[in-house]
Amino acid sequence: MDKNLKRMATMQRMQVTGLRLFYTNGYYNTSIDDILKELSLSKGAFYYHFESKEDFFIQIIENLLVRKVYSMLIEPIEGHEHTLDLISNCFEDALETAVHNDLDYGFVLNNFINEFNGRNQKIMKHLNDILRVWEVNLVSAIQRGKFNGHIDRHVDAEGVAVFLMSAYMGVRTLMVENAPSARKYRFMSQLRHYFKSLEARTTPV
Amino acid sequence: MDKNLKRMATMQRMQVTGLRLFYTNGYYNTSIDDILKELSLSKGAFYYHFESKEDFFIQIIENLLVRKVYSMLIEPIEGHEHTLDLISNCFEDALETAVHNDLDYGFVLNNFINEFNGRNQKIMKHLNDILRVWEVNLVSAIQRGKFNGHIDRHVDAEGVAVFLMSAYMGVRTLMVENAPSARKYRFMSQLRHYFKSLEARTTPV
DNA sequence: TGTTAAACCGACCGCTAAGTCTTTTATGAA
DNA sequence: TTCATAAAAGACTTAGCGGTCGGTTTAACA
Repeated sequence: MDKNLKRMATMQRMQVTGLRLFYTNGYYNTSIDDILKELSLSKGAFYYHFESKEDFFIQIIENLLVRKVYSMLIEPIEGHEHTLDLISNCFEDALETAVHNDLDYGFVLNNFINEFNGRNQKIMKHLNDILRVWEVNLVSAIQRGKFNGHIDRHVDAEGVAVFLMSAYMGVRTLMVENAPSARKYRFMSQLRHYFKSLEARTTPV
Repeated sequence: MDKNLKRMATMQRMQVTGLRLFYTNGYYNTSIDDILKELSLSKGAFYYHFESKEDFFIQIIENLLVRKVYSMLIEPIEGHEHTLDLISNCFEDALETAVHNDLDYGFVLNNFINEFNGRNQKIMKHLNDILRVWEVNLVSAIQRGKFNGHIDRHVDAEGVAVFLMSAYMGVRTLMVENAPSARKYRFMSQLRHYFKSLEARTTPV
């Protein structure tokens, strides 16, 4: 195998396993050895490829987490159909995935923000960047909806974005452990109710 | 000083400092020695009063956390005035407190749930109990509002409660680090907008 | 004032974790 | 086949943690 390919493959394997364990047990509660044990690799292999545990995690964020959030929460609302439907379906899908995941520990980004907040400024910066991208995309989606005439033109796009992000992050935590399916259903009902109040009164053009 | 009083005083000091450090740095990132150092106490004193770190934390939950959540989020909505106004003011106050707290690390209950979820079933049970109390009180407040004629009788009280809890938990995380004041304002605007859509169409009796 | 038990001290133990360093193995180019 | 080097091994260092335990101080009370 090409050396560079082998290098990439090993690093990728480490990162994928690392993300899963960090998500499941928390960053500080997961040791490098835990990750290496699953892969039958050694300390030497790890520190050959990565500078430190922190560097390792930042690479995970850049390589895996960004894409994950993007594909689950941003890309699905980029279309040009009815914006509120797009967001509604996007949330519905994301929550449904969580419901069916026995190993669900909440919204990955939310969990890491909680863990690193006030403890590691460097990592927080990377996580906040992802949040900001999400926010920007939500805002422009809503503005698109206003432009298309689906959303009332008096609606505050930034406000709605903050409200949506809050609600989503919160419900993901709330769904962990206690009646995820019922809570998802109730949450989505109220979300749609809220969305109804944002719709333009007149028929869209 | 009475021995029993002294005992209580020491335990109280440990718990108060413990909660602050656990909240600030996380449970697993705070060592017993960190807490004892601040109080100029020794390991011996700690293990004389508490069985273990876990037992210590559970007592903190029971003695401090429950009351804290109760006084901030439950007691303020127990009145008999317009329910949605009560909740709105309650959230406003809680968020305003957070804005003015330089050492804000998010909603304390949310943070601990994230940290212990899937890692410590025993502690999670205690945390979930608090959530459930909050939920029950929100539901009954909303039902009271329906009964009083302020809230539309078609409104799903359980659904609104889940939605409110989600939104609050989420916005507290979102407010950490990034423009807390602006986000609070936007959040509250949308919350009031949402509340408007829950009001009874006819004038209340 | 002397007794007694509660309250507290702090050295110590066993363990785990991040990171280092020397050695070994695998691989591709010559 | 040889050789240089990438990749990986794994023993070791250092630090910090939860928890133990024998000893010391303190204060209420007879």
